[in-house]
Amino acid sequence: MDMRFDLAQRAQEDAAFVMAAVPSRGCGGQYCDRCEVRDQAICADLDEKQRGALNRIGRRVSLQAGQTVMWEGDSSTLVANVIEGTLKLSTSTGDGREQIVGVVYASDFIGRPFGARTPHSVTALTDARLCLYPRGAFDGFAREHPALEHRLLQRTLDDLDRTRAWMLLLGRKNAREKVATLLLDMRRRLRADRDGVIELPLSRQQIADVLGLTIETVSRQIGDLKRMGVIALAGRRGVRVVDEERLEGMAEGEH
Amino acid sequence: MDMRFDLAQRAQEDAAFVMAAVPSRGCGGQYCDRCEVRDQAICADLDEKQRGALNRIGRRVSLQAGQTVMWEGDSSTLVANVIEGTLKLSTSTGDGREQIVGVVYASDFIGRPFGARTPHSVTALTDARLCLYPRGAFDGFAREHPALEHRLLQRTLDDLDRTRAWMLLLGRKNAREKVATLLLDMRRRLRADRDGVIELPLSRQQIADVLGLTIETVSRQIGDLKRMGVIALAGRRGVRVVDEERLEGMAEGEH
DNA sequence: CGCTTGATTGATGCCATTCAACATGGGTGG
DNA sequence: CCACCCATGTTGAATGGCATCAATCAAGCG
Repeated sequence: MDMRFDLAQRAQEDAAFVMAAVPSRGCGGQYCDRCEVRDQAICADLDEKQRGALNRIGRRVSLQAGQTVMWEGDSSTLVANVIEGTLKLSTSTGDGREQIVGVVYASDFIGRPFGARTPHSVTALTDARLCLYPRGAFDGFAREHPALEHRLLQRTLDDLDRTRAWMLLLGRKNAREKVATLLLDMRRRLRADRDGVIELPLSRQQIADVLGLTIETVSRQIGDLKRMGVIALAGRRGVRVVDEERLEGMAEGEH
Repeated sequence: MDMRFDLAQRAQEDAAFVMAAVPSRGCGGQYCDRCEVRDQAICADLDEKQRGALNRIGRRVSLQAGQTVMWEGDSSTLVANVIEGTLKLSTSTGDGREQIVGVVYASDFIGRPFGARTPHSVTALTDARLCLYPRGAFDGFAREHPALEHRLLQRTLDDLDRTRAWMLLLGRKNAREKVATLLLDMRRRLRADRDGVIELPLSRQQIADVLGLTIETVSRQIGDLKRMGVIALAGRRGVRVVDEERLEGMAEGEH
């Protein structure tokens, strides 16, 4: 309980920091032109003039790993594009059990437009940079720009598909299948280095929170996969998939 | 295995039936005016003329309980509004374990616009009526009518919120909490009769498929809740919530 | 070096599953 | 109307997978 309080305390300070770090004036206009994610983010289909207008209501902020940007249940006051970094979306039961309901990467959109409450917390897993918009201004802009709303719709539909696919994992897969599925998913989304090693953006506890398992079970499953020669480990976060085919079999239940 | 094949067989026939049942010409124009869900469905914000145009590309079809309209993984060729009835959205693992990823009611929207594949199957739980649109025509109409896209976006955002909340249940709640949560959810969405009894649209097996449990566990939990006097049963599908407060406590983990 | 944090490993117990038998009740045909 | 049937649901006993509790290990850091 004390620990929970400390976390909440620290997080409040984080949120205050985020607000304080907000510069008083937009991305500064020049940012969009050299934005790393401008062709993937929801603003991609806007023309130069429209992007300039959106620019004026947006602000860049930096986050440190561990900082929380939005809190489950709070009134929804901010939305943002992720410029760089990885963040988690999470919800908790009253007694503190946590479930990670999504992991977002660069060019993804976060926050809840067109709604009163933020349905889940958003926390940076790595250092991150956001292009932040106040809700009122963003909602208004979106309603006036169907191209933006359309991209937002596409993105939301994709998110929904992926989320529903994850429900199958949570409801019906066992620990072995869950871990194998996650590793394959990460392999698809993250770029491997020249040795074929991918750097997991998640700690063991966070993997457990994504999969609906405990940290010990995750650790055992990963250990088993290593012993079987299906994967190889490189430090705490590094993983190399040695036998992709077998790993795929395991993700589907062939043990 | 034989049974699974039979089901698949029957379902193919169902799909054929759905297509065959499609009349050659729209809802007939007059349908929208007296549509039961026109104020709740995504067409609500269209004016009369626009609704007429949408009408021309839509077709009413009736479904019998058990019929499947769309198949997981098939190319997405249809979308629809639910006029009446309850349907389930489901996915399965290769070896036949099923997870219900959503339950939809009258005025809800089904199908996958703006995407190649249908990510989950859609099956009628009760007899149902749909207002069915071919994908190409619907996508085109939506893109030309931001008001429609906006409502679709709102709906999709709501779906995503609800789906993510359900992930917490699947990943972190135990059987008691799962069943209690579902009963409360049903109580909220379904209208009770004058005795306070709600008719569940789901069989025990389907409840199990929603909650990621087995049918036996569901049966035991419901039995326990009855013995504790928290709920009362009326036939196989009827449930009356006797002690709502206690049931809410159980949904959150206070046993 | 001691301390902290994150990960692994081990021992034990519990809850949900599994396998099985049995009950119920809605529908049908004699 | 009743006997029968089959699908659906309930109950029981045994198993096992994952959680829990706890100790140990490894790595980073002041």
